[in-house]
Amino acid sequence: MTIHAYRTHTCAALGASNVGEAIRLSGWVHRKRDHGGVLFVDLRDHYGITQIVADSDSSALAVLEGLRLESVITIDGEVKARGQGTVNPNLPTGAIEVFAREIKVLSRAEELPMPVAGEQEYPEDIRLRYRFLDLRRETLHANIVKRTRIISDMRRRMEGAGFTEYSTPILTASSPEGARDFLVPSRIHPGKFYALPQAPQQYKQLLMVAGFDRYFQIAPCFRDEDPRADRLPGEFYQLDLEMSFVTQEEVWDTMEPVMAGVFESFADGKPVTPAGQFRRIPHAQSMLDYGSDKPDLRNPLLIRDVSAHFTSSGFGLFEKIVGGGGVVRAIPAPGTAEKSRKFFDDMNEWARAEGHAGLGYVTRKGGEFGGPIAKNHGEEGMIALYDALGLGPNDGCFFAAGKEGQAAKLAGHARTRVAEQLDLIDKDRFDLCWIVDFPFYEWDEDAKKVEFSHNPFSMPQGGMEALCNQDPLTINAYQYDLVCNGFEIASGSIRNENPETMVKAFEITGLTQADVEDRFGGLYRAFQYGAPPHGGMAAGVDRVVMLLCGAQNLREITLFPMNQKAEDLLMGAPSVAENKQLRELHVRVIEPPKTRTA
RNA sequence: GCGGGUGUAGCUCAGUUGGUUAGAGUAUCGGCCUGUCACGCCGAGGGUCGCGGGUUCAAGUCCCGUCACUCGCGCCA
Repeated sequence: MTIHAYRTHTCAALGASNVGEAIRLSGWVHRKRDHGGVLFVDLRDHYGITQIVADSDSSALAVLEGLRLESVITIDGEVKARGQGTVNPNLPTGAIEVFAREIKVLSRAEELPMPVAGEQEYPEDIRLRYRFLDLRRETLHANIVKRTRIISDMRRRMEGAGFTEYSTPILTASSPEGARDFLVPSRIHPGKFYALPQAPQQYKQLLMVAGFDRYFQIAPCFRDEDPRADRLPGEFYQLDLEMSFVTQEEVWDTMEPVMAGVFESFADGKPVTPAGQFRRIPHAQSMLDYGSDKPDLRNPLLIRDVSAHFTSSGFGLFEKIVGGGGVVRAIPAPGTAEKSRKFFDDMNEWARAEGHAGLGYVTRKGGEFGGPIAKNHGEEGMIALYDALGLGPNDGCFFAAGKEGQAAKLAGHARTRVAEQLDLIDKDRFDLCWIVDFPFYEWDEDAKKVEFSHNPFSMPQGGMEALCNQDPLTINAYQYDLVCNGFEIASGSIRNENPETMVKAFEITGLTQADVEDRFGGLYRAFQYGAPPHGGMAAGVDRVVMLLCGAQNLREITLFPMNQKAEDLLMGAPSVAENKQLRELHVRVIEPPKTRTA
């Protein structure tokens, strides 16, 4: 009989039914408990943990005593039932242990820079430098497995919905709109560069023109922008999809079961908005009610415009703001009668620290109003205001005032913060909604001109007629985002596949037909030869995984992330190129000027 | 590019109002221990208090600069 060189079972496989068998296990020394004459080892592999025991009858005892944690060993031994009182109910294999007859050390571990067992926090740079150790740890290891399963589930559901996965190029052309590109110098064409795709946007539209009808891809995307906790530096993945001959409603109806299904499968029983019940909130409504285009619907607070209450008010500041075309937005703070003055003042301090002029407030306790706004606005006015807001005798209220855009944004942030402070958000839920009817254009204050507010390839609502006859800043697009718990998890649109409309849309931002042909030549040309109406969206895979893993940070769900300065501390990227490589690429490095001469 | 937070032993942290030789847990090394499962007990080694400068009789502690990590703003069609 031949026996496998390394193992007959995994470290999660053995149970009471195996008692008496001679087996072989391989894995890492997770923990060691040395009692002198008897020694226990928790042997770990990808699948689980099995307790190994050795005593003075075993040749393995001396070897194990001298072995550091995280060394890799093979154990030959025999499965034994654990005695009464020594069963470990916390371990799936806790009914048995393996008595070691022989041990083979496959790989000795040096002293560890960070322990693997346990879930303490460690400095980010050490975790990244020793990522192979970090990835052995339970939570991160499980997150990565979950990530892969989620992506696999997405593929299965997309194929089930009639989509086919196609790969698109990684070396492509720089896209003049959008984020900063990663460039790759061409050896064959001196002075020319490829760019890594920020998204397969133009390729997927070309696939529609080529008649493939329903495309999807788990697509790597590259953008050279500074990171955030929910935005990795450099590269990330999108569930990218596109459909021909569809209206936006069909995109939503198609994707709701996919997205709701993925969430339900991995939400560990937490409620998820069911497919068919995603609210479709117009962008303007969202800005008014939530002060954000990615509202957290778990937050029960609603913002209200109360400008009309301050057109003539004893509170001069608000009267002046409203008189000058500004707005006042109210953020309810229910049940705050017993909150200290510090609670309200701290909110104001916070708003100032965020760069706003401040956040006004009214307190109310047993029907009695308090605070400077209430005092100046007068009790009669306050009662009218509270009636309009539906607030009670023990509810406070915050006020964000100023130019509409700024006031809405501040109100949105305040809404989130108030709800957090008052613990009003149900954390064990996934609330999904569409934000629809995004404005097509916006006013660029720096450049003093009209700019695309999101995707220039989107179809403006009203088409050519709207572009010709309507104030551009009032035109909406067939453009939508999918939002979950305050995170934008997908964005999409019906595309503009008509060349004349496309040129007109760009003209309004100051570009000519020649510019369009020059910058988007491939796509523009494709639209001359029979292009189907089409649309789609792209979901941020990393963000979805982060939400489903309950992680606060994308590094917790990514195998080999870069740090905040876009460096890979394990592989040492980016690195200096050799002169020979640079010569071949016709590239010369210019050292940045020294910033300081001390 | 800008702003906030953090930085003390390999790791997690404590260190009072500026005052003696900077401590604990864990890890490492040595010793003891036959039923643990975060095993336990005894002992030892281990420190450029991120780095540089300044104030002071005296700095881990106060000030300035700088670096690393991080969160946010700008940026992200």
